[in-house]
Amino acid sequence: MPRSLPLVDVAAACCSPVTGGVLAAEDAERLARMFKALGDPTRVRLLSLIAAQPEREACICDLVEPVGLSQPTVSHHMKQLVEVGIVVREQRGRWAFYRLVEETFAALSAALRP
Amino acid sequence: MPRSLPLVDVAAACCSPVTGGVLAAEDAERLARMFKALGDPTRVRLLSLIAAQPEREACICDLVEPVGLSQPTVSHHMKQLVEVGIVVREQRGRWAFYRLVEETFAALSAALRP
DNA sequence: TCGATGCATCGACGGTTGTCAATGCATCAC
DNA sequence: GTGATGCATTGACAACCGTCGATGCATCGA
Repeated sequence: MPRSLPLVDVAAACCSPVTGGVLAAEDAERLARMFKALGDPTRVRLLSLIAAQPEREACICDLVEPVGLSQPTVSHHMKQLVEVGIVVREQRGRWAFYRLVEETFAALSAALRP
Repeated sequence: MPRSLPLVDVAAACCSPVTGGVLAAEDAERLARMFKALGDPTRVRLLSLIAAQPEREACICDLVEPVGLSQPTVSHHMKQLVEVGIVVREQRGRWAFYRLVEETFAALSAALRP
């Protein structure tokens, strides 16, 4: 089974600052894909919920009730966050735990510095 | 005519950090709206084009050819960026000039700090 | 072994989005 | 005035997105 590697390797070539000159098409594409993942209120909320958890990680079961959506929908959102490297997924027994990727946040924060 | 005020007043109550605890629904909504505006490769590219301009401002006519899309489409994208306060529009004669709002970039950058 | 549990996937549906051509609206040059 | 220019708006259309119920797939406890 694939370890669900992020499609975007943030630690590597990510991300040229938006305000630092004309971005190549691929750079703009990569940045936009990550911002798009942050462009839904439910997903922003999910991230803040994970950050607020005792160990800064959460399983789906911790998230369904607070956001008030169905379990499949929450799974769907988490998958999108994993796919762009904002979050990592780790299976522990029956539970799937999600953790924020600090490097990604740092990279995106840097890309937006004026 | 409305001066096209940004729907989001960034300088004021914006933005609680995503990783700083559970966000209120409105805060998540506001952040998501701004990230969504950044969630399109064309718009990211437009911002970098403006930033690369001599005076760090650009009219539509400066942007249409570089992004390779129609003029109405570029206008459409710029409108979205204005609506969330990422960019301001200023009419000068026949031309509409767009400038990045540094405070917004700073606020979003801060909201993403790990 | 078997039921229960936690999660992902699938299929479907309405709403949103990105794009364009056509058109409208100011403003400028003459 | 009149034509040209720069931009916004409109209407249309395909593609995408968020959501749900139903279902499938592992894993755990008894």
